[in-house]
Amino acid sequence: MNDARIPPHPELADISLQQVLEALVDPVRRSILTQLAAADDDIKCGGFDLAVSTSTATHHFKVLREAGLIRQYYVGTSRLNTLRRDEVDRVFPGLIESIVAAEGQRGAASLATTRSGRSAKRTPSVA
Amino acid sequence: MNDARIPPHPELADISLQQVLEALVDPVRRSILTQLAAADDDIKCGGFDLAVSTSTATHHFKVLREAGLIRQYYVGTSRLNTLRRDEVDRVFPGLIESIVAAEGQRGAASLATTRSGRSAKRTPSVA
DNA sequence: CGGCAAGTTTGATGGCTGTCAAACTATGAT
DNA sequence: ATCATAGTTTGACAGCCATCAAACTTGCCG
Repeated sequence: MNDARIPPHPELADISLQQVLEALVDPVRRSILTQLAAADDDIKCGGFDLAVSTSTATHHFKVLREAGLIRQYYVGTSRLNTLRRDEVDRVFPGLIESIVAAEGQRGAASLATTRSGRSAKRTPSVA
Repeated sequence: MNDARIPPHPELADISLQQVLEALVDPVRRSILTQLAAADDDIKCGGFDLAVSTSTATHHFKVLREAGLIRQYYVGTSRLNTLRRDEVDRVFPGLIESIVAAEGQRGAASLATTRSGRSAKRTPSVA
């Protein structure tokens, strides 16, 4: 099976602001978003620069997908990720753009300054 | 003392995207934001339509204030609230606008659909 | 002065969620 | 087949945070 492994994606009508904001409040997920926004092509899960374990990364991708922010599909053993930019923009105009812009402006310096919240044990940082 | 009771507000330079998003991810706080955005005048704490106790409301106002989203000042025993719209917009252009717009569009129907997260015990709703 | 009104503080509680390691599945290559 | 690669699942754990009630502070008014 190749296609059967493709996880479910929400319809445009089922995307909620609450879920989108919950997804975007996490610095790691916002990092995924900005990396996708800055890239020309789709990025495989392992191709991101993230400071968390792969299992945690899987969790974050799932949250982003279920919020309707990214689309995932398989190519071999790799899972590729696309930003659903235009789609989300049709539901919440300007939202993604303003957040990506905000992250790029002041957020760049505070990527390590996370301050995230929740358990931050270990903080391997710099990977 | 009258002025001494005025709580501290962050400078523009100290406003972080992380803190702003953490503030805006809560439905109650987003409700405060939209009510302020829709109002012509400043609103006192007790003047909001919120489904939480006053002590919880105080907490939410504090979070919004510390994130730099609102400004508070005393008039008698009442604490008035102003949206720091233009200021925040100078730091994160379009962010508040897109969220307020998103809330007004689809969010209106999902105000009770919270799904928020965190403890939701009781859910008095409709107040 | 005495009481009321408006909020704040404090303390406790419960639930959600970010994190990891370890075990597992599936695809591709040797 | 066998191994390596890519990622997912499961289970456990810790920390944060939204929530409330009760006690307190401050200012207004009669």
